[in-house]
Amino acid sequence: MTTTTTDGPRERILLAASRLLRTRGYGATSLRDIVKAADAPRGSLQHYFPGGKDQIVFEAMTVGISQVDQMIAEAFRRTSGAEAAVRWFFVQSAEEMERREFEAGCPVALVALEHAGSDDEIAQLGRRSLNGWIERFAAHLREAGIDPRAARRLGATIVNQYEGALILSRVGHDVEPLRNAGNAMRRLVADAR
Amino acid sequence: MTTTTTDGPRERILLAASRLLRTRGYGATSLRDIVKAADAPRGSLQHYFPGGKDQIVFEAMTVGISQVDQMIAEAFRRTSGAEAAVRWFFVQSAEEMERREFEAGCPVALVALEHAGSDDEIAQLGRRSLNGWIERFAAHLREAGIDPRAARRLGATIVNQYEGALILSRVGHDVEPLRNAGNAMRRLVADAR
DNA sequence: AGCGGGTTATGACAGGCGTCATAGTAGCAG
DNA sequence: CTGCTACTATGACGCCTGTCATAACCCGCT
Repeated sequence: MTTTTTDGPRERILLAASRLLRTRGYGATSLRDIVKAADAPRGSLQHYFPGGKDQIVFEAMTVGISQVDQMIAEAFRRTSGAEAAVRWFFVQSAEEMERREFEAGCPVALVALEHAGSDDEIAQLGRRSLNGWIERFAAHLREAGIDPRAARRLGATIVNQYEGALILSRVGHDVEPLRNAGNAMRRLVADAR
Repeated sequence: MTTTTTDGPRERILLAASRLLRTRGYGATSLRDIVKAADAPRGSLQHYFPGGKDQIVFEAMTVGISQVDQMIAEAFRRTSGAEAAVRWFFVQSAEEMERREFEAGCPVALVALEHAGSDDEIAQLGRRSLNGWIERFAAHLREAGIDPRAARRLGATIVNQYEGALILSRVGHDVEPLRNAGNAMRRLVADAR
């Protein structure tokens, strides 16, 4: 009866890895850093992740990706109207960015960029997740009565803006880019309807 | 009488470094990789760049930054009307992305992201350049008769979109995000006037 | 009590990193 | 030819990386 969804070293490792990968990227995050940040024994690495670093990175990215998935879903659940939902998404990101003292960031951007030249599972996961977010936004926008083709384009624009605003906010230590992005995208959605 | 603006090993090293840093980032780009890509002698490193890796990275970023600066200026020089200029900027980026077989990318994003936690000269250069691009767009938009506050916001939105679209295009090996971004930003500028 | 499997501890390995010390070469000035 | 300066060559340094082999531990089971 041990589902182990919360406590164990394995989960702590994945959480720490996700956090470090967001902020430092693949190359700059060492396994020794991860176990130190997770306060986990080094020996656990080869036990829980026999696939080595790539397995850890893959699973850690998966964790972060689903967090964004949930945030998109929550945005459209909590608010009424697509415009409000889109804006809520960016405002929420801004608040999380502040809460984590500008150490947040997209769970895939850095790692996916470093692997953009390859075709391994990590690169594919990055591609899939970005397209997944676009489609998620597009689906909600269609549901809000926006023309399907326009919804797809809007979703892509929103994800573009999200990724860019995360960069600018993090580099500039200022949430203004994220807030500004939220307002701009809200207006764009309003004009599309 | 040796201004040496074109040929020498120093210039080749900076060009190669700029290219590698765009695509692989700071941590994943080694000095040995750079001299190999530049077809330059390893001994030249400590001669031309006694400041070590950070000096090379700083100067290479500077090269890339001014390239973007020039592209912004060219966009508003070649076209008539702010909308056309903004769209031309993204189209041009898309074409360059294709030309370089998706190995292009923002000359600062990756490196600046890796240094976002620090406050060294590299991090500051990244911040300055991003804000510089925003201001450049904003200035041209003001000149086109757009309200100053709106121009600033628009400039920030455009740079956000640029950074995000570069990521999506590179990761997805597809210029569609850049082209879509150009259309979206063109429309945004049109509506602001 | 003793066994056994899920965990952890620890150290070694081969290789890459940035940096540096040192020696060597080329080519021009005197 | 001698010097001098600009440039290049090369190897070593200490450190860090991911991976692996090996041994030890803990704890419930029979």
